[in-house]
Amino acid sequence: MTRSEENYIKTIFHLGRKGTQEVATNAIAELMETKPSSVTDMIKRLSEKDLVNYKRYQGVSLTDLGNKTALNIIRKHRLWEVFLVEKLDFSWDEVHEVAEQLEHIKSDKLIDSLDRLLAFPKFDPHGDPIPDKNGGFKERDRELLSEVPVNTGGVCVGVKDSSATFLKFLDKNGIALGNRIKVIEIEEFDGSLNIEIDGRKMQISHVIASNLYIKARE
Amino acid sequence: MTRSEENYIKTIFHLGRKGTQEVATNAIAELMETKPSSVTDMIKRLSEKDLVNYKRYQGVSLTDLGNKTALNIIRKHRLWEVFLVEKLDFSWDEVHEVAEQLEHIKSDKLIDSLDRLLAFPKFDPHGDPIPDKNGGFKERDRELLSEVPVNTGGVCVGVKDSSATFLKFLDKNGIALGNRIKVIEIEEFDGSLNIEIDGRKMQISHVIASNLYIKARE
DNA sequence: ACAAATTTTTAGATTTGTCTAAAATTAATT
DNA sequence: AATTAATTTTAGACAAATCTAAAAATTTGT
Ligand SMILES: [Mn+2]
Ligand SMILES: [Mn+2]
Ligand SMILES: [Mn+2]
Ligand SMILES: [Mn+2]
Repeated sequence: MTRSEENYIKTIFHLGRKGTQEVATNAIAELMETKPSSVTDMIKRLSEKDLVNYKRYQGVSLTDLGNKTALNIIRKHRLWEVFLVEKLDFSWDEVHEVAEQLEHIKSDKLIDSLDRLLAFPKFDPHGDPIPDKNGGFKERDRELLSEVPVNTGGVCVGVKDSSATFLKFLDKNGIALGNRIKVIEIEEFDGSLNIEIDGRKMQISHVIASNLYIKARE
Repeated sequence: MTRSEENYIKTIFHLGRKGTQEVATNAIAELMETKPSSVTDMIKRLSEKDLVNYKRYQGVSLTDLGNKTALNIIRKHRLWEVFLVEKLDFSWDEVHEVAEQLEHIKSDKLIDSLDRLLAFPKFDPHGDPIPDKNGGFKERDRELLSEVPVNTGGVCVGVKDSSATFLKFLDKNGIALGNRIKVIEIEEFDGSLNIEIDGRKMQISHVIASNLYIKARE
């Protein structure tokens, strides 16, 4: 598989997670910052290799083989991200770009050894689950901070938006995975939240809250 | 720079080390397992980018920029090899192939951090020197075991041939970097050597001896 | 239901990197 | 010095991955 094919497969996987619908050509093009005509070309190649199901004008979805392939790339991406943070002292907003390159390195032994070096981590620095060798992974029980009622809360376990901009904002405001967050009050006017985070009180906008995952309450 | 351009630059560097001559098109083609016509095409592109000096039919040599580029790739290659051996328990015959991929990852921060993680190693697992950030490196004083007279010797510090075949042979026969080797006798007939290695006596062919470096005697 | 808007695909061109076959140049031998 | 041999370059083709512009199919709005 070429690097480009792998990137398409990964994108189709991520877009496919959302709904149960087929993935649209334009959606792929937009996410990959490429043109729809290029996407169509590539989809045909991937279809030829039995990585995707494709009927003209009807969108695309991953085959079992495509799914397995995607999970393998995502496994590599997330393991490298853990490596960069844990072993090379990268911050969580710096890892993605480099992991985009490292995810394409081909060596089973390499990735297995890396997994062992990192003590078989189950989640990446943004709280996303790391598939195991066979592509299996458990989506952690979690919900968006914006969805929980007043006076409840939990431990921050992930971010929905993992852009460098958002992650740096969180750093600046002392919000990190592992923090205990409790919702004190929700403003009627704009939906902003007064929260208590590791004892400290602060106010965050609705947009922020809707990009923070906390461990689900029982 | 593309991956292919980087591989050509690296090959030209290695071929250029040997003699003071310009590097021949055919030599590049042979080492890279490609066709001379492809080499000519690429040389033109590299020349356009001021990475090589090129006059038709007259061979090719690296410019200062090309040399700097080559040393940077080699630095990455060798640091990754150390990483694979030291941190991921690869054997020295397994690292090269993966390092060929890893050497093309683009991130200064990554390679600097890796260097620090490994405690700034000066030599790779095969005894080859690792250039520093500015491309500077000192070739270690060493000589081939086949060149030293009877009754002398030294510490094994490197291999000339670092093919998996040769390295596995050395493993099988308990020869490794750091071993003390002394030449006991040289057979007139075929040039094979009786040596003492870390106290143990054994016989090796001239070909083996001419691919083992030992620390130079004063 | 039909026209308009949107989405998707095709057609044709471009860049990178490769190849084969043929021509040009240089090197080696008589 | 002339012929032969080896090396190197050109010419033309091809696959991968991309683009623009135009055509086809689908979806939406009235
Ligand atoms: Mn990422
Ligand atoms: Mn990628
Ligand atoms: Mn190597
Ligand atoms: Mn390489």
